Amino acid sequence: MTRVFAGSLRKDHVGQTVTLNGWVQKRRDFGELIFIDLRDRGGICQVVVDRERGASADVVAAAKELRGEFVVRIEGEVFERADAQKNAKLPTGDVEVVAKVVTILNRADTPPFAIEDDTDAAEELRLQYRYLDLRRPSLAGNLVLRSKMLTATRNYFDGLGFIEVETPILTKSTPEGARDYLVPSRVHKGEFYALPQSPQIFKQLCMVAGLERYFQIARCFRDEDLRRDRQPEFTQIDVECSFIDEEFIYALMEGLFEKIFPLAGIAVTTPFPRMTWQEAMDRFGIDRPDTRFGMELVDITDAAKTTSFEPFKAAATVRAIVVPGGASFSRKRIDELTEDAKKLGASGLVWIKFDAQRGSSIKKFLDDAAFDALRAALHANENDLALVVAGKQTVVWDVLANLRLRVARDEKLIPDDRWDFLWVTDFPLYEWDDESQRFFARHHPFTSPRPEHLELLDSDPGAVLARAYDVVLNGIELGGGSIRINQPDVQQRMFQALGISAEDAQARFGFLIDAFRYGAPPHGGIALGVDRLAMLMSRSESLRDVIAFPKTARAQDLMCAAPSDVDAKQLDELGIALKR
RNA sequence: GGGGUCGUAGUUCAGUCGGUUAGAACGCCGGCCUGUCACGCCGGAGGUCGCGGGUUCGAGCCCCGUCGGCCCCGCCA
Repeated sequence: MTRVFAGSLRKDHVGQTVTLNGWVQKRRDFGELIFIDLRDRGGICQVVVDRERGASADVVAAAKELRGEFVVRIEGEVFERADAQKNAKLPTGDVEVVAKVVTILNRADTPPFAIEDDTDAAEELRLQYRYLDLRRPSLAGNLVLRSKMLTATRNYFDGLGFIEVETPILTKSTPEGARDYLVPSRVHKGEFYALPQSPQIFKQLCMVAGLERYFQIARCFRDEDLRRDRQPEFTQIDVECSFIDEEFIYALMEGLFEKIFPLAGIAVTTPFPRMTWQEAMDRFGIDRPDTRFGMELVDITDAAKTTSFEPFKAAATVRAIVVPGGASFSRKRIDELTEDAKKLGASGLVWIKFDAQRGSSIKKFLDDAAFDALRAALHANENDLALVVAGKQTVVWDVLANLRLRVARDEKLIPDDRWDFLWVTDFPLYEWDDESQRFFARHHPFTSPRPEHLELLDSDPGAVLARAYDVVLNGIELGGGSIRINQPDVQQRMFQALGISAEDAQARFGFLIDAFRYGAPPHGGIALGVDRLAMLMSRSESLRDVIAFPKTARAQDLMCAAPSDVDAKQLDELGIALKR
């Protein structure tokens, strides 16, 4: 069965009799000559209904009835157009189908917005009528690319002897990490399943089970607020292997990216550069640096002490970014950046212009010597602008990383034809949380510390490095993973350091600790964000453009109006009473 | 939880200082038209100014609240 798609018609098809099925994009009516732009999944092709080229009165009458989005079958012959009639804007523009039969398969109301690639309809409306939005070739194309990517992924892992295993969607709440989506149990009133934040524990148990090489295209759920690159339910390429080390994972993933990115016409060069977490923070202030442009952070703590500006002298660290040619920034623009810096937690933003005026927000604290010292430390050129933040290291990193990105975007310093992959390695195992005055697992509590740091686990947890890694593309985290703990005693010490008591650990994942007592192989893995991959590969602005039925920033599905109220009877069966 | 921004015809928008009957383009409906592809021409219909309250002689416009879209911070092991 060969299906001819309208968008695929070319000169090669001239002379063929074809049947096209699709939707009416546009009708141009000249009386007894009518042009129909027919759209299907493959694109758009012009159909001619012409009394002078064999169309019966009935066929013309049928064509006259057509309106936008009517579903129609056209039977006819492919002709090459006369030169003057060719349309260079359409891939199918050299040909047209002269219709012999026009069958209206279904009628359609006028759609609420124009179904065309450069639609300017509000996203709210497009989400409400998602099935119409998906008719737009650009959006449909994103789904096609996503599908091809997943097929290539399955073939890749299958070829390497990986087994695709489905893990439960109804599972158990995890102690740390994101907020869980909960599902009430009817059989066990008052108890709840949780939707998986990731199949983490299950894939480790697959390793204990001896599957050795596991992968899954896994749906994950996290009840946190959304961003343009974050949806509450999302898909991961989830991988776990036994008897391997970090290098195996790096090579495995680089091989996968070499397979899938070319599907979007993007060349991938391997191996990817690597950077330790410490270097990423020092140079970029963030653990997922966008290395497509410069403006790296500069540590000027020492030079800053040559000024008479007290906050510089008192600060734990003073760092800056240098904006090339930024001395021309207006006062208003710098004020806006200062506002941003304050919103991000900085006590202030100091600016210094390296031009003839030597303007600065701390001019009166800068004698010539201090000015020169700062300029030397910053490696600033004439007409550059330095944006300086002083204070606690984590805040300084965070603020400057944000400003760097914002200025780069505004100044259009980011090349859009670069694909900078990067492995970030040597993450700290723990992260100190000021609010609760305790350590958290930066990755997750099953991540192995580096063996040589085992002894620090109890004495100096903050100094312990993890066998964890992230893969970053253009400043977006594509995924991350680690080599796991596979020894019960190490896992217990890990929980202890996190302030999880032995009883607590046993109650929450005793089954994992138990499993490790029966011969757990050394293992590790990684998980990649499918939606983010598809977003980057399709050069989309938002995750919503690569998810068939996405949710809004407030986690609603506007099309089916979820979430929604449920019947009192349903709640009653679950033993649930609502607080009002 | 916090900040920003937007909400007017089916759609995208304009709407001056608070003042007559809220406009434009596209779309839609009817008619004419044989080479259009942003078809053209003629005619027509179409409004809970997101919602609720307030100020005022008078509110699309001002104030308060609220709902919704988008972006950011917090959050996202």
